[in-house]
Amino acid sequence: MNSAPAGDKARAAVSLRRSTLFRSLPPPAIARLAAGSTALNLGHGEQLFAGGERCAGLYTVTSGRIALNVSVAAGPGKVIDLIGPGGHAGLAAVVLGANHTTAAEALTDSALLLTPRETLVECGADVAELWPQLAAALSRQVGGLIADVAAFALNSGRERVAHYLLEIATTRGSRQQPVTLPAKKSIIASRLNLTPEYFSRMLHELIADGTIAVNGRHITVLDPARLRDCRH
Amino acid sequence: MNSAPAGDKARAAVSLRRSTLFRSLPPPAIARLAAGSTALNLGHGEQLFAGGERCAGLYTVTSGRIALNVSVAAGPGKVIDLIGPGGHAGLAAVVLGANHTTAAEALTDSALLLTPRETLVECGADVAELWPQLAAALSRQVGGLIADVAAFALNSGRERVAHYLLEIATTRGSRQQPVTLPAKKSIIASRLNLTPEYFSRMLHELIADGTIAVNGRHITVLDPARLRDCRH
DNA sequence: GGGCGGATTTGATCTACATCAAACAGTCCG
DNA sequence: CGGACTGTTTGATGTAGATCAAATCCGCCC
Repeated sequence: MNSAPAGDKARAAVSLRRSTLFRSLPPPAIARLAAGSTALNLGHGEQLFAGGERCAGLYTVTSGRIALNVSVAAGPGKVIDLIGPGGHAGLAAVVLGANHTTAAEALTDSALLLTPRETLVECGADVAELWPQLAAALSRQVGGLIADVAAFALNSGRERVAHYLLEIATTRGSRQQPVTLPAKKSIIASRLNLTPEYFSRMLHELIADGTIAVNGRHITVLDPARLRDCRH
Repeated sequence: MNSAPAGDKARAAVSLRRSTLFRSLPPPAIARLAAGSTALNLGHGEQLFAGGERCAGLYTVTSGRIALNVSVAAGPGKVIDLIGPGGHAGLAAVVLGANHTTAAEALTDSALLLTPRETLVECGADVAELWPQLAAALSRQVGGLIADVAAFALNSGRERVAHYLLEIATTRGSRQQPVTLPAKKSIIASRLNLTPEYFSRMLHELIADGTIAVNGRHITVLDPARLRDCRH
């Protein structure tokens, strides 16, 4: 079925070892998960799964970028999260053995690993650390979602933009170097619960302030302090 | 330390068996968790834990009602969820061994069980079903939060009110009987990301429609169909 | 029952953000 | 090099829902 299965599995193991979920598992467990996983590639704009669709397993992003959306009948939908290398999609659905509640689409050409529920369950029966890791990842997701709910309810659009820029500036880029937005601005806007137009305006207010500089998707944070205590 | 420990533990076991998380665990596992848990009571308005506080363990609500809030510095905060008997608080924090990200306060006199992390971990090492159940509960929480985020972003205030009423009418009350709001209206309003004033207006629009009838906290759904396809 | 304090309602007004529409880049491709 | 897109910006205008303030209701305690 595969011309170089051994090499594929080795590459899969590397991807899994680099992922946030499986990082700390013992190598044999990783090898076992890798053995049960299959690699797949998505082109820019292709859909990984749709909302309501049966969950095939856990997706681990090797490279590229995936957007998780919720789309209500007839409407533009809203971006829940952006997932890069090392991240995962469909965890809650695999754990429950339920259908996906969100849709996922590739924002760039992407490489993923699909680990079926069965493989996870079998491995979880033998490897004591697996379930706690799954639970920890879900707990982190809960924390992130609560932070989002709080931000959407309690902070203004400008605050959300400022906080987001600060976040990507600290996690990605080092000192004062320009950081790159992980997707086009309209996607980021949706992620922050803003229209593209309003997001653009907020960005330009911050430029006028001298707080940031923008060049396409590249953003330089000039005054982190001001960005931090950006109220209303 | 306790005048009737055996009876207390038996009562604790009953509470745990009735909780959504532990429902399906084998009786010995429940007994073990009960043995490691302590009961506590909160009066109306008392705080269970504050945001940022060290997590003492998992709280299981035996009776009463608990509100989970996020409060940003100097502001009214926002209600994330309302937890009734059989529900839990602090799950994500226990799993991560991290501090609470939300605050919890009793809306009525309440009885809870506190199960320390240690007890859960020990029990999880022996009882194969425990970790999967924890993960399942977290996954359900993720699903709920995603639904909330989607609703806040995509639905109007009126839609959120209609959907919420429909939800409590189907889970609680039977046929056409009045259902009771689980907390005072200003709390429900916050849960739905609305001001009390606007929530009141939406309710009265639905009354004017003949869709519902309201008597204090008691609400009768007169026309479920209209409530269901309540757009803008 | 009668008053007291918190909860809800009602009304008037304001504003953050959305919407619509048009101008303006980039970038890809022939 | 010149369209033809797709994505971003800018401007003008609209509105859902917030805010502030006052009236009213309701449960509770004396």
